[in-house]
Amino acid sequence: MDRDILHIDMDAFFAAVEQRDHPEWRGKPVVVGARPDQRGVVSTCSYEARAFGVRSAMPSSEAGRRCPHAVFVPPDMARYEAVSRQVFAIFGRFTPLVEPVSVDEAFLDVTGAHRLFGDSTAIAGRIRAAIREETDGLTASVGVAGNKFLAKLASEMHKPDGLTVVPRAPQEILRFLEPLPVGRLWGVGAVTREHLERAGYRTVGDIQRAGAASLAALLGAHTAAWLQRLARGDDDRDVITDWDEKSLSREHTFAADCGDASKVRAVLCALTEDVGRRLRAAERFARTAKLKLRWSDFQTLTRQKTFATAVCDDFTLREAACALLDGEPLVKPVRLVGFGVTGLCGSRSEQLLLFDDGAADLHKRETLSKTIDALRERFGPDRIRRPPDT
DNA sequence: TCTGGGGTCCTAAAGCAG
DNA sequence: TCTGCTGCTTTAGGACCC
Repeated sequence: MDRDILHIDMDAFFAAVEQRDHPEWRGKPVVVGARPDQRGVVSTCSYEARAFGVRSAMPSSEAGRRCPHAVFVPPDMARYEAVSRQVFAIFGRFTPLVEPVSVDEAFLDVTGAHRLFGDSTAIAGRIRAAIREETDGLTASVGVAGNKFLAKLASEMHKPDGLTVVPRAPQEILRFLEPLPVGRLWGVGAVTREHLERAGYRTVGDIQRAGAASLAALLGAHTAAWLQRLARGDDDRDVITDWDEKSLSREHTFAADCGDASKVRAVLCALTEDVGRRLRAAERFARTAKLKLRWSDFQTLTRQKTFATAVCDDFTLREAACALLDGEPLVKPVRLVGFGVTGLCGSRSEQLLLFDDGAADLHKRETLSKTIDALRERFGPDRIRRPPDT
């Protein structure tokens, strides 16, 4: 079934917001992310910075070497999210079928919007104009196509401030895809691309022509079939407007690798509390707790523990986190420590524990955690502190 | 010399139960 | 009682995305 999908992507979003709000930075290279003397990477950079070879996900130290005179700005997510809400409100005026991909990107299904707003190209034009007008000059690039994959490919083709329409005839779609490098297929990252290229598959056209069996031998039947469908421009994924988060996590990279177990533990406890607070704010419970450690040599390990019943209180989460940490001797200095929860559900299934002492105990812990949340909300996060090891 | 932080999804191995 | 087989769950790791 043919649908009409737009993929809308704000251009260099974080950097563009910074340049909008700081006129003195307009026309200059702006890098949003860690400072060049810090551990961290580039989140987004302006097109002026890209001219010097600066890219997203590049270590900030490298960005500093390539473009020493760039303005380095720490991300201000609250401000970007405010702008994002403005932009998404514009989307909502044209269709209720909006799938957020990230703070600066979305899919829109406009199949049912033509009678009111014209054809897909006209709708794309109206949305781009509204964004520019209502956000004080920010620009977006839009791809228009019959499915999500093609729309996303298209939005990247004429960045920034571009509008690309993918033809609908199957033969034209094949021709459109044929010359693109395999890395443009959704799900093909550095590792898979390397595999494919070593086997002689360099372009999407090579994947179109590949034998199903030889591709399956390389990638597994499931991935091979999926890639071959994408290579032909075939993608039946729906635009999904609401989906539940499946996990929550926080991590922290030490400015210098840390060999002090008590310091690692203290950071872990703070991360645990933050995850717990977000879990309760979302009115969710978690079945599984997960510890993440990255050593100074960048080797990473994870350890997890599944609870008998889903929980949301800081005490249980902290106990689990510390027990997992205690199970791992700190053989090397720690670069990063992280904590997360998975197996999220909307309510704890209490039947099992109804007549158990544990149920009353969990309730007490939850109530206390929620009380602390409320106090912190009212008096500030630093006014209520739990001493370590309680 | 470097390599963030927040996610999703997949796979493989191991343990367990029928 | 032993052994496969199958299917489910948990665990650990890794690829990928923005």
